[in-house]
Amino acid sequence: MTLALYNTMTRNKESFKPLRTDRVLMHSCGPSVHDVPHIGTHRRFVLADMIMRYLELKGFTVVHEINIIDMADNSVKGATRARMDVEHYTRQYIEAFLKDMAILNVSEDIHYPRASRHVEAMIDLAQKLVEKGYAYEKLHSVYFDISRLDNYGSLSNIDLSRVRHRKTVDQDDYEKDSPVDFTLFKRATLEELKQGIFYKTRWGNVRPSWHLECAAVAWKNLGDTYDIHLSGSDIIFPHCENVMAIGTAACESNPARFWLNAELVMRDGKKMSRSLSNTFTIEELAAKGYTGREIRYFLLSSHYRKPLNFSFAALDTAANTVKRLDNFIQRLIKYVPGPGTGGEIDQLIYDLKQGFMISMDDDLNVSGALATVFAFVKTVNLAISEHRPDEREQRAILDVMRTIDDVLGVMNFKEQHLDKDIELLLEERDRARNRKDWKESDRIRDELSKRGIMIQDTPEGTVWTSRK
RNA sequence: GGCGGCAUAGCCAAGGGGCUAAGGCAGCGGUCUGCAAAACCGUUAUUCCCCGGUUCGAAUCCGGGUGCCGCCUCCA
Repeated sequence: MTLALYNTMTRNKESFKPLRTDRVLMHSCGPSVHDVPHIGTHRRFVLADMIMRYLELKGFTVVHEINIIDMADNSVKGATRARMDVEHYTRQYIEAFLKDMAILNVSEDIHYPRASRHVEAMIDLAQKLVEKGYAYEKLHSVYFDISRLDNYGSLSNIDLSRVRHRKTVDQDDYEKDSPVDFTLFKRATLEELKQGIFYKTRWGNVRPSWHLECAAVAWKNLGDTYDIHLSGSDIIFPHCENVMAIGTAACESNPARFWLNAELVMRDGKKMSRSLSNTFTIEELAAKGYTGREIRYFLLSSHYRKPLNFSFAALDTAANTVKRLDNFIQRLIKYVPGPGTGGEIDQLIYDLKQGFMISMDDDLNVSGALATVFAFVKTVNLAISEHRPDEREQRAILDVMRTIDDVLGVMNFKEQHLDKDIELLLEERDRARNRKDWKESDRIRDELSKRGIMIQDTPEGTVWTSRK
């Protein structure tokens, strides 16, 4: 079974084959670090993580980097405003970002190269472009001459002669030959020179652009050509287009074979973004009681090429759905084996694996894959209610769920440990129930619920689940 | 104005020429339970934004509308 991915480049689903049969090189456009990150941008990182996990399930070794843009205008401006050096200023947001990634259960195998550590590669790349005539220096800034590149615009399908560039933001600050040319290195301002925020190059004292940073990080770490470039649909133009232009011009081939672009998180019909002040951070959602797994499920559970509407109702739905999976897993862990189903469970497991992979292979159709998972959960729940699976089957069910979760990353297989005081409450409640003191046992149940422990009394004793 | 995309139940969301239009959430009725919870069973779209066309057959293909979103600017 091969994975088909929608390639923005060709506007078609294509079957995915990496350059080297056993290894996938993957670059995801990372965050710029100048503020606390929000879930609008996290969607594509969670997606990036899921793609990596799915490729690993399919047997590939994946080298995956999410670059950190720690020297863009925002970071410099923010640092100046905060009267901090850029390094110091960005560090706090890098840490916040990495903390969010951990909360969202993003794989620890992902690399997070920082743009500021790749300045030499940027200079090398720009030098190559100048030598080849794709870039020019003007008044100590370096620009990419897009008229030199025949296929410029082919990723975003843009026709530059029809584009409105009257508002091109850097029109005032720059002296480009053509307003559509984009900046590779920008002459440092007086203020930046004073603060030492610049790099000495043959062209002058400069700072790199976002596009060059992204292109150089990927080029340095992954080489001239890599397999997947993942980004957001909102930055196909100009960012991805420009990254592609830099790579294509410098190395004479498209830097990425698959260009993937995740759709956005919306809030009340508008893109969730800082400029609209409609963002939510992980911390804010955590304060309202939502867990990383719940947020991850929300971000992951619908197709990545469709906009995702954020609402608390939608988050609650995600939370309830995760709870359903938790109940299933905890019930399985605590299940006391029965006589066996004579192959029925094995068949269900086979169907689940097949169904899951068929959906995921179709451009990561998570909704379809989840439908298969829930169909499985339902049938197995029934078998468990009837007390039929034996120990081997019980283990096999848990194993297949783990395999699924190696991709999804939203389940909890820990046999949860209890705090001592909660354990005591459970014992106390057992005693109360034994003497049929319902008032006391209900009081304890409420108390436990307040602490996030949900109780289910089964014929085999009390089963509990924790939300965390 | 240019380019790209979306519209399926109360909400979310798959499917994409003919099989009962997946699945999740919420609701309702039941089984179980001391009561709950969880789980299970049943139930909730004769119909897929509208109008035409192609076809034996359209939610699915084609044409035309309508509404919404993204990018071309900050955000990323």
